[in-house]
Amino acid sequence: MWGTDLDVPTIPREQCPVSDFFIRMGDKWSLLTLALLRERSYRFNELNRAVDGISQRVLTLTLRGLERDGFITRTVHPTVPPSVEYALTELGLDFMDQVNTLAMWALGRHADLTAARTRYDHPGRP
Amino acid sequence: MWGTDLDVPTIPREQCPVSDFFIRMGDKWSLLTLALLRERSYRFNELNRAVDGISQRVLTLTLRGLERDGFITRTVHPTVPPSVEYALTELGLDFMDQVNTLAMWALGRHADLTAARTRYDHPGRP
DNA sequence: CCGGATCCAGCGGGATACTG
DNA sequence: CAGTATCCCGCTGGATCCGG
Repeated sequence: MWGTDLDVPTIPREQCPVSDFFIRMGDKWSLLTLALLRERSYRFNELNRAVDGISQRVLTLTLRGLERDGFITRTVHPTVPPSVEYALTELGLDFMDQVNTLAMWALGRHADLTAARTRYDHPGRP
Repeated sequence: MWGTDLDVPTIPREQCPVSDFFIRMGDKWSLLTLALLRERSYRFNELNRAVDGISQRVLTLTLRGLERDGFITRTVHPTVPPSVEYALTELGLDFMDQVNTLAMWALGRHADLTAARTRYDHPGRP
């Protein structure tokens, strides 16, 4: 990454064309939110309840970021009281497919990681 | 994710079998370090110079984490002065293959993201 | 109902100095 | 050379109150 394929990092990270996606991968709330929106569209407070443990402020920030990067759309319905609907875009869906592929791989490799971790934490042991 | 496939998050994140890998994906220094180690093994100060901008402390922490999770090996050569060699494991290599696959996809989608971002930052514009 | 504004605590991470 | 130890600061994220 950082260039085309296996390039050594030469570009500042902000200019790296793929880092935006990697940052999303590592972001806890983004993935949780997108996972929900993959099934159906949600309203704000719906998400606030469904995404367990998230604060109102952080949910707002997360949604803004996702909208800005084109992962989701934000539709305001001019009703009283107001209703805002969040939905996945095609890019967001494509992204989640990547996440899923990765998750499948990670699931198969999970045992190796925990084994290594146990070995590291308890040196000299069966 | 969070379960098998598209499950809604029910498990605490610490117990999610795949989150460890996703966190790595999002970690700046881990990816940079692993990218270097993919080509060849490195010594500590070599990495400290090659991974531009990283501090000694954070490099140490990063390497410890990667070693603990079985991505890299740490070999101490009992010479004077001491020499420590870091190298990629099979798991680490496999992981980097995933990273690469993802990077290829991200490269193709980069234009969509920046386009969305421009649209968001400059509303009402060609 | 959907947020924006504010205040505050925790900690990740940088800089520096010191050892085996 | 390869770290560990210490200090310190900025930013993230939680809680709360307020407004459209």
